[in-house]
Amino acid sequence: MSNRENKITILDIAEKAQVSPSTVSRVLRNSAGVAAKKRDAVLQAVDELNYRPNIFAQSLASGQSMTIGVLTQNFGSPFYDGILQGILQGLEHSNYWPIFADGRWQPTVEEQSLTLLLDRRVDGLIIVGGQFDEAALQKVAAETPLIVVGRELPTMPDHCLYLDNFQGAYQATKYLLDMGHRRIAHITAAVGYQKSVDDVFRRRAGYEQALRDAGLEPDPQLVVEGDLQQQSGVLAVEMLLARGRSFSAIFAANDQMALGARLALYRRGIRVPDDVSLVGFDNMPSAAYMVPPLTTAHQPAVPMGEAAARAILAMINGRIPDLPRFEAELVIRESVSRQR
Amino acid sequence: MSNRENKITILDIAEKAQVSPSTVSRVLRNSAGVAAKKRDAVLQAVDELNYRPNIFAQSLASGQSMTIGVLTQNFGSPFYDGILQGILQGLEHSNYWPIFADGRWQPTVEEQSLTLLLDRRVDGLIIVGGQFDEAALQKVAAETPLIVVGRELPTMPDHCLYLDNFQGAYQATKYLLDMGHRRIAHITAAVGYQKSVDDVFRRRAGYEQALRDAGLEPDPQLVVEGDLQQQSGVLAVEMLLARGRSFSAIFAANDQMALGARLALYRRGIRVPDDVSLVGFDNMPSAAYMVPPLTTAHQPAVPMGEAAARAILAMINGRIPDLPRFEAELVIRESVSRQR
DNA sequence: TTAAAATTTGAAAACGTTTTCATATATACC
DNA sequence: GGTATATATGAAAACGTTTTCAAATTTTAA
Repeated sequence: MSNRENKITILDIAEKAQVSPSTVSRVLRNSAGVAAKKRDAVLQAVDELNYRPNIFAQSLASGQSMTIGVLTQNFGSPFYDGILQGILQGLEHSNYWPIFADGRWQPTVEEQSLTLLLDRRVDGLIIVGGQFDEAALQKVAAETPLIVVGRELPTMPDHCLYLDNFQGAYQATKYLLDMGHRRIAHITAAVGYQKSVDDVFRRRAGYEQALRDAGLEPDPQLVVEGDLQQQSGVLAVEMLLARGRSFSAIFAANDQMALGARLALYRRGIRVPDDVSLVGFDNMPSAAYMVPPLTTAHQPAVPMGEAAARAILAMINGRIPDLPRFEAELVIRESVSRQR
Repeated sequence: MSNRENKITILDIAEKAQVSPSTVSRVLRNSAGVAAKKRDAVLQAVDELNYRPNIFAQSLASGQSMTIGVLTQNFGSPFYDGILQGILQGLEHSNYWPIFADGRWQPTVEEQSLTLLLDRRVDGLIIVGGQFDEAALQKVAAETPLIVVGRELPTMPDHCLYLDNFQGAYQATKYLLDMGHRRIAHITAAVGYQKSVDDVFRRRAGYEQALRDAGLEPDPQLVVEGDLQQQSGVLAVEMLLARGRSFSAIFAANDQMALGARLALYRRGIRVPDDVSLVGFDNMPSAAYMVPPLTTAHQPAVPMGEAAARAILAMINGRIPDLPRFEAELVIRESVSRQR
């Protein structure tokens, strides 16, 4: 089929450059001193014959795959997308290549994807979110350099890269309070039965703390659970309305649910921000183009992805990774009005 | 670092099962008949020792990488995302693994990504969109099984998988006409200097043909160029307004620009759909949650990705790929009003 | 100069599979 | 039952690198 039969190997280079294969390998990987003259001859031969090393032979012999496994939960979501893009960028000039797998929020799929990645002998692993318990992750970390993005794991702080969700939510809620809102609803999320989406959990905590710090007792009737998807934002607002408790603002745990909420409000003829104010979390690309443009806690997904890539590279090279703590930054647009 | 030193090889299996390595290989790949007794012994040994074959040794020996290269242009865009997800699904039970690269709409990056993919000795290649000229693609196709998604290449019809963009745009425009609109603006796109985004080009053609079929002459003053991103939709509407030509509807070549257009109209206090109707193309996930929900030509990205995966698998196995022609389907929501 | 140390180099042994080839065994046919 | 054919099997040769080891050469130090 594929007629890549013109395969030229390291032997061809060796012959053409009048040196041994070992020497060719040495100049190519820069692994030992080689006389300038020979080095040049090799380089020239490589160039002339357009030689490209066989990656499988390399990996087999060296024991390194030169790949980084990336396990995510949801290819299509705007936030994960940003992370992936950041990883791609961070790996760009590194000889390492990412290979992706999607866990789809399903523990079985997730586990399967992990073993598939491990079978591919990845040199490092970046796990974005997910539902593995800490023990499982520790076992993985013992075998392979590992970075977990978007989770805060108490027992493995030197493997985690995450954003301060509490602070972001606190800030968002505080902003609503400062704008005069007192009855602030919250759309949170619970996936499955475990509270595995702990970032969302922290956002809720930040929301509640901000209320308390303002002397308000959080009203459970004002928080409702979605599943992070748009549609659940619609349902959440319906639920809120059905409960009959009044509210002048909604803080959604992510932009996608905020989007759904906004639609539900539109359908009911409730104006945003005139009647109800709306704040999201993530700052997904389309948030700036919502009607009205959404005020939301910006999560620097791309930089986080880049940092993850840098960190895993550091670990592979035996260095200690730099794991900055990221902060959410509230970007104020037009979905919040001042409450008199 | 990684203490995967517990490496058990095919030799260990052979020893434990009292057969030769060759036999182990044969039962594992099912490449030849093996006595039932030995087969069972091998399988049991594999199970007990939890053996996982070394993928690099396999690839080196067999000459197959068991990977499919996927070259896309824009990781984050909703449409590309759908395609990727479809590919992932289509490959799921196939033993093949996709490896992704992003061309970022930059010809040099694109080219570089391609050679990187080829260096990885992919068994097949799926190129989604992109700007390679046909000659270059033909050269690639001569070396490696190739499927091009989202482009219609006259000289290589048996490698292309695309949607009838003309038809989709025609239908969208016709719908606006049927709703009584006569002055219909269009937001198109031109990337770079070549009209390489030929799907967008065809959409424009469909738009113009629908107008002509309705006895209307397309007005160049009513079409404006963007770059497929949201922001350009904003700018496009500004431009349209500045030109002073009246219009009662806008057909945008993709949803992202429609989103931008919608924001620009909002800013100007122009109501959708009361004052101006809006139609998009793609049916990206958030289109249904726009305010108002967007009427748009649905592009079945996920099924297209799946079809691409199936097709490349067929080609790899020497079969003739099934390359269905996809049709866009107009999904009617609430962004179009009847013009009296 | 000469001995010791450092640097270059090539031969050959990994790395862990698949696959070819030849042999041994089982099955079919007359 | 004997030959011809098909089927199972193992030994050994790929696959294309990297890396170890030892030898050869050069440099350094005295």
